[in-house]
Amino acid sequence: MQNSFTEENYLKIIHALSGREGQEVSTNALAESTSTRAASVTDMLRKLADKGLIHYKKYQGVRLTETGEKVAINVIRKHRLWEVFLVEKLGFGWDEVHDIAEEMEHIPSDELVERLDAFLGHPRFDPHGDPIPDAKGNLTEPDYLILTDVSLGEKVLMMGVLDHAPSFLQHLDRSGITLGCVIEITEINEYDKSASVRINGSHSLFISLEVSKNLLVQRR
Amino acid sequence: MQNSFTEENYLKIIHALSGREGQEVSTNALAESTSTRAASVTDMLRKLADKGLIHYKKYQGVRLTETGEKVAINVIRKHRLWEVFLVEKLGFGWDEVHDIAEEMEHIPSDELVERLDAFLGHPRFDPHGDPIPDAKGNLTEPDYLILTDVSLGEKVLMMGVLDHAPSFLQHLDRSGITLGCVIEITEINEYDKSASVRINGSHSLFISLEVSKNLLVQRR
DNA sequence: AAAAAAATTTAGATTAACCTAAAAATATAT
DNA sequence: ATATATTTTTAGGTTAATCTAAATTTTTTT
Repeated sequence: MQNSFTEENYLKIIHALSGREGQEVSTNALAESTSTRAASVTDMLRKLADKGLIHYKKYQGVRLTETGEKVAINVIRKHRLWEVFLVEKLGFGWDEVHDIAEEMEHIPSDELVERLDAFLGHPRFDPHGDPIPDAKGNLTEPDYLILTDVSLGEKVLMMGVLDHAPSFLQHLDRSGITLGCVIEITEINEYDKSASVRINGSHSLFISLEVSKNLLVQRR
Repeated sequence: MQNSFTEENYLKIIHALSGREGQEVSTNALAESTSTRAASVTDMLRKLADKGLIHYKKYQGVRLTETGEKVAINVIRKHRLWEVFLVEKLGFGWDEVHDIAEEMEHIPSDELVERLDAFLGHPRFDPHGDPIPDAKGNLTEPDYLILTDVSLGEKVLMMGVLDHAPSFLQHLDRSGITLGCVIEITEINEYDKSASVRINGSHSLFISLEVSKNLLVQRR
């Protein structure tokens, strides 16, 4: 049987919240993420469990089953491919595409996804640096560093963001920080952990700890 | 307030059934087209009327209001633009795109539609020859002939189809009849109104009345 | 280990979109 | 013009996804 829009969203959110270890996700965490009440979440969990998409025992939190994981990853694949389409082909900014992709990710048709993937040249990452699962459902999270873990003087490549909020992405735009740029840490202030950085060896700027915490980078 | 997926479908279907004169559409016709029962249609009509999208008086059939017409035409615009995308960019056949576009037409975001339109080069017609409404909501149906109205010996251009069923479109594919091809009527059988035609001055074939009835053409 | 706090589930409603069966209105046919 | 048939609406239910309030279970604190 087919999964509804809502069911797919629950699976996607359970996937996101359970992390790479596949930890149990709590009812309250789901209520928060789905913007519903805990009682509504309980109802949905019973349904998803009946469909064999999650492991669920009362009061014990949930985990995805293999089937549930497949569905979740397929939704993520579609979301990220559509984001690439919106940015690469339609010229949207990376701060504008999340909500639209949130709708497009639920359009069925495997044929559509595979053709879209080919049309886009089988991209490996979405516009925020998140990895795109392949057609078989393999999703490998690259192990990036967070900029706060980088020491003074190091040069790193900007590979992704943890915060996807438009306001954060727009802030990066204004700072000239883009995916793939080189970030060199030229100074770290002990007091508030803010830093001075040099972008692509050209311009310098201050960034707050809040920003550093949300930048994923890689040593070269 | 926002219109639901279902509401948009009703408006689109009312638009289609009321024809260019904007005639009243009956409850039963809507039940047929929406694959629901008449009682369900009545419920929905009351709702659409409350929202100011249709003119509705009990037992009298319905017409779209100006607002309803705008919504309907916007849905049609999105449907047809996505069909162009699927065929032109993703390489789908014209017989494969209807159901997918049926889902995509309900994705909100005016920005998305305008960018898609530009990306596609502001196409005037969809892959079946149906006109695409412009951004302002102008939809002008070209007045094509039906092939049955064309006389022996005439040469016409194939401009569109009335039947959008995959089986019909696949039949045209197998016959080498494509949008824009030249059709010359070389023979008409009085008995069953079947005809012999020559396509693009090259190959000849027989076509039944059923086929002729569903081909939209234009004199050159 | 009992009490208090927090998290979760159950019970009972609500809304949108559908349904069936029956009633009412309109159209058609004799 | 009346009877019959058809169309449409009303009345009363159902299901998915939500809600609030109350009950229950688990966790934390003293």
